Amino acid sequence: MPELLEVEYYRRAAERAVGRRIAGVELPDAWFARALPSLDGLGALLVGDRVAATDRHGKLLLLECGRGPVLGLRFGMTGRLVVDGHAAIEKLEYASGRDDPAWERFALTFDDGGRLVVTDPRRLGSVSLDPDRSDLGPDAATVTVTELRRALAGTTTSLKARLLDQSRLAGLGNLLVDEILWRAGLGPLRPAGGLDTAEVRRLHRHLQATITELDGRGGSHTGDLFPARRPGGRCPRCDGSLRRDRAGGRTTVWCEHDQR
DNA sequence: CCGGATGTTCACCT
DNA sequence: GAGGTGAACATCCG
Repeated sequence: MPELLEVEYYRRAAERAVGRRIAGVELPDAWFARALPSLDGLGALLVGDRVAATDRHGKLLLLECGRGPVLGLRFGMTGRLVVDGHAAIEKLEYASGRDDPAWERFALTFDDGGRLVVTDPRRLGSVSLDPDRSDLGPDAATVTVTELRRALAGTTTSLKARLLDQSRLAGLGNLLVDEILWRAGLGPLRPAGGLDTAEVRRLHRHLQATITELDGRGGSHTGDLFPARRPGGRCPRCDGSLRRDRAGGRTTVWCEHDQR
């Protein structure tokens, strides 16, 4: 489920772990550890250490430990974070098996008996150690208009594909991009480098406002366009029929009348 | 039964 | 090199 907003909710939940001592590491699924150089030593590195701080860069959640190692958590499409039995987000898509222990892919146990658990039915997420952040663009929640202009400049690839490119701008996923472009009135198939200065400013303004507003509402799926994301859906603004295209490899819903 | 799904990575084309 | 496409990962949902 996560885009930047959901991972930010996870980060806030992970704040509960700050200051607590790690008593054990559970990594029952070797596939989930594919971003780790090796499983050996992970426990020795972390057990006895304390979680010192949390951070987030795009969709990457970071747990900084006192002795220096930084745990990187990626959640793919269906990863969730549960701390001490409390899910950071209660409403989710796989409700039937939400507590299925078989979906637990990674856990830290604390010496007070609590646990920080990543569950992920589809196993598209991963755990890494000291993740390389140099391949991530500026975080979308704090990107400046200058940085945004730079992220879009000099390419003929579509606006949609460029905004999804985590190496150019980190944090936006399929739902947020469609919502932001719809609000900004910009066509997703336009060349990213073709926006003029006023359009980039407009995009930046709607990007910021959308992130702030949907953060308050409860996540990426609370956008105004979201209910219309189905075949036959109509534009909430003009009631025109919405288009469905592939852009950036993802289903893209947009209004040809309002987005130019 | 089939296609699609809030993501990432890689092989393979053009 | 840039950009696009499709597959893979695994499970649930309509």
